Amino acid sequence: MSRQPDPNRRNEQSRQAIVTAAADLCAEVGFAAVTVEAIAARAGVGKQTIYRWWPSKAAVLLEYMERERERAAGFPDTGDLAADLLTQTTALQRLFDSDAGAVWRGLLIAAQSDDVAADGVRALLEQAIVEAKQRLTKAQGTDELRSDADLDMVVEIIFGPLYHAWLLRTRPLPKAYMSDVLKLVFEGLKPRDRPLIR
Amino acid sequence: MSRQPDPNRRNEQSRQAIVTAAADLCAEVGFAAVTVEAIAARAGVGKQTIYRWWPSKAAVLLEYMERERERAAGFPDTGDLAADLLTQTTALQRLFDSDAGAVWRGLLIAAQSDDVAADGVRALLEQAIVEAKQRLTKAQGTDELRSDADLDMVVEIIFGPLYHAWLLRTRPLPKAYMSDVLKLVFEGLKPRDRPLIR
Amino acid sequence: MSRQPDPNRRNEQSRQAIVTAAADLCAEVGFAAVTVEAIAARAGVGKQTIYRWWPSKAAVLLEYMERERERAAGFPDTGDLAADLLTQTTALQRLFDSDAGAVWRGLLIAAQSDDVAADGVRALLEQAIVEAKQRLTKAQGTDELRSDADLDMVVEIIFGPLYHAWLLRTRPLPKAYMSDVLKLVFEGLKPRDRPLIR
Amino acid sequence: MSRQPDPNRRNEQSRQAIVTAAADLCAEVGFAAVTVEAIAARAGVGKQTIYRWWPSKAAVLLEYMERERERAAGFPDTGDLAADLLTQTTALQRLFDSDAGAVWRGLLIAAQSDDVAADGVRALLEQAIVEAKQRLTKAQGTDELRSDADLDMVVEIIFGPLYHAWLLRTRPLPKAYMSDVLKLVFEGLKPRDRPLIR
DNA sequence: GCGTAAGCGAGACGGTACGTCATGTCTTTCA
DNA sequence: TGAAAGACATGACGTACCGTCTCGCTTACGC
Repeated sequence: MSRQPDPNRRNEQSRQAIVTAAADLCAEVGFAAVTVEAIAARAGVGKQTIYRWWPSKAAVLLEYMERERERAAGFPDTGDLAADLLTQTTALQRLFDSDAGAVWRGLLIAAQSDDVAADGVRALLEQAIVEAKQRLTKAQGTDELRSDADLDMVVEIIFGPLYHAWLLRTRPLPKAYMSDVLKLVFEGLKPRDRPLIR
Repeated sequence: MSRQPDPNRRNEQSRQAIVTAAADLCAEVGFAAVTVEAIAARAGVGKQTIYRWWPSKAAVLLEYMERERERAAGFPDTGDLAADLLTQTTALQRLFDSDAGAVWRGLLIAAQSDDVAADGVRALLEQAIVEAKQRLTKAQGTDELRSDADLDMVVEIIFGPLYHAWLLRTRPLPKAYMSDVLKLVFEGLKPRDRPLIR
Repeated sequence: MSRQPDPNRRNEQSRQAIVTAAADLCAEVGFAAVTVEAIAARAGVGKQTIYRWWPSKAAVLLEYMERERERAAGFPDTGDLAADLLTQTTALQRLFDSDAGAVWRGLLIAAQSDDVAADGVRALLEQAIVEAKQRLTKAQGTDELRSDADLDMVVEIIFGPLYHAWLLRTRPLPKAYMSDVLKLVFEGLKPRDRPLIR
Repeated sequence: MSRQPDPNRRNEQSRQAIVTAAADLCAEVGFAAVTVEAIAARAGVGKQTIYRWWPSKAAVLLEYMERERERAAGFPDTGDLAADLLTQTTALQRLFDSDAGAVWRGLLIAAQSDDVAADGVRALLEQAIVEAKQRLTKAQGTDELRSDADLDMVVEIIFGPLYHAWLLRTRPLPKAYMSDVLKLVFEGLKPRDRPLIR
């Protein structure tokens, strides 16, 4: 007969303080060092207030990420697919280097063992992927993208390289990284048939 | 003046038992539930025997991964780049679905907060990337790959989609996944200029 | 600038419910398990209503004890000291076995660490002792009690054995316990000089 | 399948530190403020080390009391009952005023709600009562004590007044308190038949 | 071939964080 | 505006692992 609390009576100040404190901690000391105790202490809040509203620290960080996502516009659509993809992926690359990147990295970790985090992460990814696929569908209509390509796969080809380099930390990425990646995946890795005499 | 122990007198049985127990646990209950205590208990070993030879649970799992890697041959080279890439990436996709995949996932998590794990993971990745780049370099010589492409980026384009789908668990992958990905990234996402009349 | 509430507007029903609930809980689950939350829940009352009118759970139980005391007459005075003492101590022994006994035991515990409870308990004890001493003083006048005896000490000698057995729970007491105690302390523990031939 | 720890491997220093810290805390801040956390902190010990060996804070204090009891000799027997009783009760009165008194008071409180404490307290009391009754039995043989008196009751009459005054804190006791009490209970509260002309 | 020193299993140790509970205060809602 | 409801900050609870340590036991090397 466990009762869930009444959201109307919730203290909004505490809520903000908790989410902010969690994200700051994550950026400063890394996800592993974020503990409910530390969040509570930094937010000036009782531990119970965290446990009352969130099932885990990952859930708190999820709320932060969702908030960040709302601040960002959706997938851009200027009519030029190449430009739109560059805009979006460059924004993502910038996000990966920000505080939100640290939080997102932590959530991807948490999602490996915490079902709540996994669901939240899945939802965020899903949303991003759906938006991307909508833009790509339109691009197939305007003949900017191969119409025989599976869109999930296209998404993975476009975002995969960036995630690979960021998550696996194999090397630092140049600012223009995604510009080159996009050129390469759109043109293909095969040598051009005949470098046209021009 | 801390003394490191004498490797000659090391008990090889314990070593095997520990590494195996750690990997099994990882596959069965997930990386987060793998604790030094649990490894010691399952291996029938004292905790100190683990701490004596490994700095952390991640180091134990690293040893397992290195062992797995040794069992696998290096990057294949049949002279046919497309075939070799397919062989290698398909093997990787199969590995991701095996016990070693669970371990590798755990190590990628641990690498985010544990420097020892990060170094080990980096080394394993480095080795794989170097081997891949060597094969790709040769392919550039045989005109199977654009010679103007940055090889790190090519590696990320080839392996990125697989890691994206596996690590972020966005969807189950079909068996032939990498076959299609390779076709697409080699031909490019752009619509073919004129489907040549042939 | 803390405002104390207006007693005129007090809800008498809540008051009764709280005091009764507290005493019942004390008898049923013991003093340690009596919590303000439990009292409030059982009385169908908000916690604040308790904190508004009483400083602690002990204060609620004190009100119960004071009420019980009012229901009992004062120290009896029939002219026969022995009979009056027996009446009074037997009533006390009966009270110790009742719900009020559980409450009284709890208050004696609380008095060890709670100043409010200590003061209340002291007042109740004081009142009982003063009444007893008044009766004893009269008895000294009628030569029923040694006139050289310190009355505080006499009170302790009469009530001490009962409290000893009840509080320390060393053994169950027979119904006629106080009858024998009184006989013994009045006659003295020394063997009678010469059992008079009579 | 819970394992109880091996007493042979127990750290005697920690044990002493814990028992001493608990008793000191009890004397300084009172039983209610003694917490396992505070004991652990003051003893410089992990909480688990306390929980490993004792079921509750009361059990720690019990060990202290048992230790104190061992330091005290048993019931004295000089052949003079009055003198022996005075010796013993005076020692008890002194103990009530010492640190051990604070601990004993705490244990009597704990015994009201904690079965472990209750059993321990009962055992300590039992031992004291048995010793007292043995001495009293002998005294009945030497005609120093009424042979028709129930010895449990005699114990309660002798120790009851002291416990009454100490536990209920009704008044401060003079040094010679027990001397007067003993005189009174042995001679009886009744006025002497004929104040002998002498 | 025997003493000694190391590795071993076991597990107690001082700690940190966990998630739960009750406290006493404060705020919101309703009669 | 008093009372119900209940969210809040606080802090102790008892548990799980952490990484260090100290025990006896056994193993294997070197005199």
